[in-house]
Amino acid sequence: MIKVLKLNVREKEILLRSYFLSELPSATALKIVEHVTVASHEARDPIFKQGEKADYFYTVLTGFVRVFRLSKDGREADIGIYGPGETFAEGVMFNGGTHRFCAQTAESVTMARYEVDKLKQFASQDPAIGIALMASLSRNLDQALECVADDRLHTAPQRVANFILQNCPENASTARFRLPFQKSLLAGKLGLAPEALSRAFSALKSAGVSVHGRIIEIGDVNALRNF
Amino acid sequence: MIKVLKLNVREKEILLRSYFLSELPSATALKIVEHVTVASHEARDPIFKQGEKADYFYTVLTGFVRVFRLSKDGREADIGIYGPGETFAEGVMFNGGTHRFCAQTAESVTMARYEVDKLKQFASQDPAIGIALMASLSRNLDQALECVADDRLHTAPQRVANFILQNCPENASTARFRLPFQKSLLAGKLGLAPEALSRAFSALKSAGVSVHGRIIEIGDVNALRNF
DNA sequence: TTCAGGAGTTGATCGAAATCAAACGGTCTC
DNA sequence: GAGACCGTTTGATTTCGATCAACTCCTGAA
Repeated sequence: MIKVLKLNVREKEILLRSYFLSELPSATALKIVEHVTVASHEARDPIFKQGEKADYFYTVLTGFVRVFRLSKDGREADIGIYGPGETFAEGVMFNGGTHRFCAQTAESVTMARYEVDKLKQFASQDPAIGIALMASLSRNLDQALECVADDRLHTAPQRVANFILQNCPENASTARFRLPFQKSLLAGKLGLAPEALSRAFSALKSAGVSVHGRIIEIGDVNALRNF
Repeated sequence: MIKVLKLNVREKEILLRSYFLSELPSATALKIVEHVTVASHEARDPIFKQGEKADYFYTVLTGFVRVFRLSKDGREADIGIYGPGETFAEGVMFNGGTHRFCAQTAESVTMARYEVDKLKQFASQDPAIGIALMASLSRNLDQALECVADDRLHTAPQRVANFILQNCPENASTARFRLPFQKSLLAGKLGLAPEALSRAFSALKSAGVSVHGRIIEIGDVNALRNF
């Protein structure tokens, strides 16, 4: 891991547009940014482990981070993949200062780190900061609940269809996009083994989905909605 | 549904001890309590439906509330069961004012209702209120993530064992407690069909768990931990 | 007491996805 | 260009839990 003290211009841009800071008046956001540190990680670096003391929470600037639970017998279950602009582990501000999950980078990643103690102080002085943090927490909570519901209601091909639809423009009848990360990572995010993801993609061929490497093409978006 | 305008003394007590309000200095908590309305519901009453406009969020005073996603084809997936002192649907303060899930009472229930607009106002004036709300959101987020991980890592008997262990005192070698709600509700909470819950309980007999109606007896808590 | 209805259990079958194993197709290196 | 390696795909098998159906048990009402 390489730590960088100062944000470059590009990183600052991304950070100010992130879900958390974009909720704040720019003066406030700029003040917080001054207290941020940047961390760069190689691919597959551990960021933190469950049980560790938690001094920071994070906003991803570039790359993707995988957050997962490690079970006693060494198996891993993903509970979230976070990309540019997304904040993770804000929960540690209130749960006793211990990480409940593990996090590692997928590809090489840069992140902004917020010091928990500092942000608690800021939040206790300016209500807007607490509200922005709540918006971020709320977003992550909704996603987690959505995930539980999706897991429990839908089969593998349906979950993959849902994921694809989230990446299609709202009112398009046909679409095409590139997966932002490896298929094996997507499999984990959807709670599937890589083999199951592969088979789910084949099953979606009949609904007009074709896959070439990371490129996904959807022939009929509406057909996919009713899959 | 019967609405009551004023909290009785007992209800006020429970409310002040709830996860949300207990985080606040009592003067602040009392101020908020003045703006709360109380709602009483019969068993199996709908509280709100997904897609509806969200004017309130809730803290349970007595009874249990089931929050679930309703799928297109009419199946339901529970995403949380909330009991006395627990707050649900705070997410609507930040997600555009629409309920993303359905809620209904399990047994007869009384709840305190917070008006979203009023609480936003309060939170924008007093940082402590935002922080207390964050603590509640954070708690619910942790539970949701825990649920995803549990679903993905553990079999039905293991999930039931985990649930039982959460209801055992930390340092006991033997324990006994009463389920606070119907087994069918527990099944939903754990993402199981009622039949699967029943079979899971039988499977746990070999680990020293015996079940008589709603009474659960655990012969060897440590054995259960390693199940 | 009897009957009805709901909750829970038990049994049999089926289906979805995990797992294990092998093959495939890229890319990078030497 | 040959080989090695990694991510992905395909095939065969197994396992877990859903589903459907029948039955038990308990409670409450007539």
